[in-house]
Amino acid sequence: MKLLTEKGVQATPMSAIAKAAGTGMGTIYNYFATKEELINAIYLYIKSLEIQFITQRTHDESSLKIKFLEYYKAFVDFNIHYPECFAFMDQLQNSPIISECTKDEGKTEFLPVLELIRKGQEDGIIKKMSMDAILQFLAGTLTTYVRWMLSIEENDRDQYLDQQMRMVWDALKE
Amino acid sequence: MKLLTEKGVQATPMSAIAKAAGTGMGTIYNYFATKEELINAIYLYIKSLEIQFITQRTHDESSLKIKFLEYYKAFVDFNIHYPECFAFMDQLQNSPIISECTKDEGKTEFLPVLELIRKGQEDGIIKKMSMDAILQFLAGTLTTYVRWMLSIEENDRDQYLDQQMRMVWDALKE
Amino acid sequence: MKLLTEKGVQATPMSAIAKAAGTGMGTIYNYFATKEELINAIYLYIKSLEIQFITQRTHDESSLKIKFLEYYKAFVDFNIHYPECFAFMDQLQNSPIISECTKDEGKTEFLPVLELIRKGQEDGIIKKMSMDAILQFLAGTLTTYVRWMLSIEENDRDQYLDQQMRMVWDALKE
Amino acid sequence: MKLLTEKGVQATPMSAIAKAAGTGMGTIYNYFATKEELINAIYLYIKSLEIQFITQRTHDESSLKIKFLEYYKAFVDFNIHYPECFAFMDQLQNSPIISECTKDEGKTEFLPVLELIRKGQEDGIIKKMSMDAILQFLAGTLTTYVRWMLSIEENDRDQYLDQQMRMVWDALKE
DNA sequence: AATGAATGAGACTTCATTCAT
DNA sequence: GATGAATGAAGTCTCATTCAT
Repeated sequence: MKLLTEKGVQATPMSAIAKAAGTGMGTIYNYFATKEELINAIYLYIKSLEIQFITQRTHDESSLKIKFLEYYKAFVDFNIHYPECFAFMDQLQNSPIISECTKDEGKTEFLPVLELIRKGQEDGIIKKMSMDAILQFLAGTLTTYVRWMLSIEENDRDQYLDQQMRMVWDALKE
Repeated sequence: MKLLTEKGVQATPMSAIAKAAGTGMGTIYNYFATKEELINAIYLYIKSLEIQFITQRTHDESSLKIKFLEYYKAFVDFNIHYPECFAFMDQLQNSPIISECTKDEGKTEFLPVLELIRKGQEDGIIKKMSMDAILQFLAGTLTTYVRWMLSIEENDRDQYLDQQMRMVWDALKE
Repeated sequence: MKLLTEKGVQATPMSAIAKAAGTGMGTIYNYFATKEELINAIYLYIKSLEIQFITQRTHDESSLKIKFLEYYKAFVDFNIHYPECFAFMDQLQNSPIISECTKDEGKTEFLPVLELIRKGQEDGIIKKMSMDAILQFLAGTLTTYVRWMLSIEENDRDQYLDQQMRMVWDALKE
Repeated sequence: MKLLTEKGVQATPMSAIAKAAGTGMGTIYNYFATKEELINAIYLYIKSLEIQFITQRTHDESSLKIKFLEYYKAFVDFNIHYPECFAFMDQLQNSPIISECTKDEGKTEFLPVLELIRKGQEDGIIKKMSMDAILQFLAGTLTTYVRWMLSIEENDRDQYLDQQMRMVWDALKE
């Protein structure tokens, strides 16, 4: 993951990956038929890591708004916590290397958020827009926010989260 | 541009570009020293197209909110109008192929928007957050929105723009 | 043998051979030091099969001509009966994979035929040519004849054997 | 051709072929998409050489028998004259590398011989067997004869040709 | 004795770039 | 200035062989 994101997929030969992994090239090919398959597997691995992380970081809370922002924060935290994962996703999310099939598999993690938003819409708290409209909006804000955070000093980051969450919530709330 | 985005940068040989351009490979190299330089030039060309498009589509209007949304809409329209440009940018924006220098050059187009936001903040219309926070937020919403629009039928697109702009404005407004 | 001839030696990995043989790769290497050695062993195995087959199919007969043609027919029958053996031999006979040593070992099977021809020459029945000339001639006719037979429908084969043997005998007889 | 036959197809990397040809590997790939295609092209090139050679070496003669033997001799001569061509054909004739399509293209050279044999059958000079039976028979004798000739000293060769042609003709003649 | 995961040399092929025409 | 054939470094992937289990 590190090599792939630092140098770019194209600029990372399998030999370099094998070396970094402390193994032979052939060994990798025993587990992943092609470089592409390896990359797709990393994609799904990150997604599973993310699900695990999100699940641990979110708890049932009284208010729906607080629950929602907890989720948002958890996504942010995961990506800032594992910047290599973020960099990997950022570069490959929309690349043709990641198969549609893999992307679909990766979407399951959003189910709880989806449910939360639906509830908020029913209760008249969240704007009654199509789910796609809301999800893509959230994803967009998240990606650029994390990218920005990772580009600045670690110490300077905390001050921006509240602002960001305020914007996100204002955008969504009825 | 078309080839580069459809097949991916790596999967597009210079020979294919030359063929599609109806010229010889050598001729391209007379104008661009490397493939990378060509790609950076396309990047800047798209940016210049965008500036031109935005300038044409925006007029002085009474209300700052309307002016702002006009800009937002213009950005959206440009990308939907030139999906190849969007695809190119979407794929290469964060790639190491585009040099920092090129990226900086490309940023000038945002100056009018920047100015507009500053004005809005002074007037107490827009949240008093750091400019970076706002710009990255806007960029994020824009990218995913356009990507979404391009993924659905052309006829279905119109209905979503107002929703999107409402979310964006709610996020920004004081 | 089947794999080796169907796919070609190069396109048949040892792993595939092991799988088809219902054993592990390591086990094969306990018996044959290299892939080449395995192939040479198969070569000799086929030759031994052939000798056995020929011996069973030929009996002492009164006339030398009949004896000779019985041999010829036995060779033909063996190869048509075991088309995989023929395919193996046909492909590898002249390949550098089969060592000279192995080829020499394989020649012993021709001794009875050789003896028969010598007798025929003494008796003035067979042309008094060098033994090599005759043997290579016979081998040539045999190979292409079997290859042809295997390329046509099984039912159509019988009609050609007599013609073939007539040509062969006419060629040899004084 | 030389490398391919001396070392075997598998043991001859394209890099070695390029080196021997005094060119770069890439250059070869500008003309032949794959190694296989190169080998098929060599096959057809040899066939064309052979046709040219045969045509030059054969003339209209009075007797059909003489005409026929002239053809046979021409085939023999070609292969002995260009032993590398023979070695190439001998090794690859029945290999799956040579496509059926290529083999078909290569068969045209036999047309004149075919015509000659048909004439001989009409005139009651040649056995009335199926053309396939005769052609495969001839091909078989030819291949092994040439292989034998090439395995012995050049000076010793002449003595055997008449014997061989006598056998071939006796086999065919009514 | 049997096994098969691990290995890395080496195969084929691609393609950015050059340069003689 | 335009061209595209030539080039070879470098990439992906295969597979004969080993050896710890």
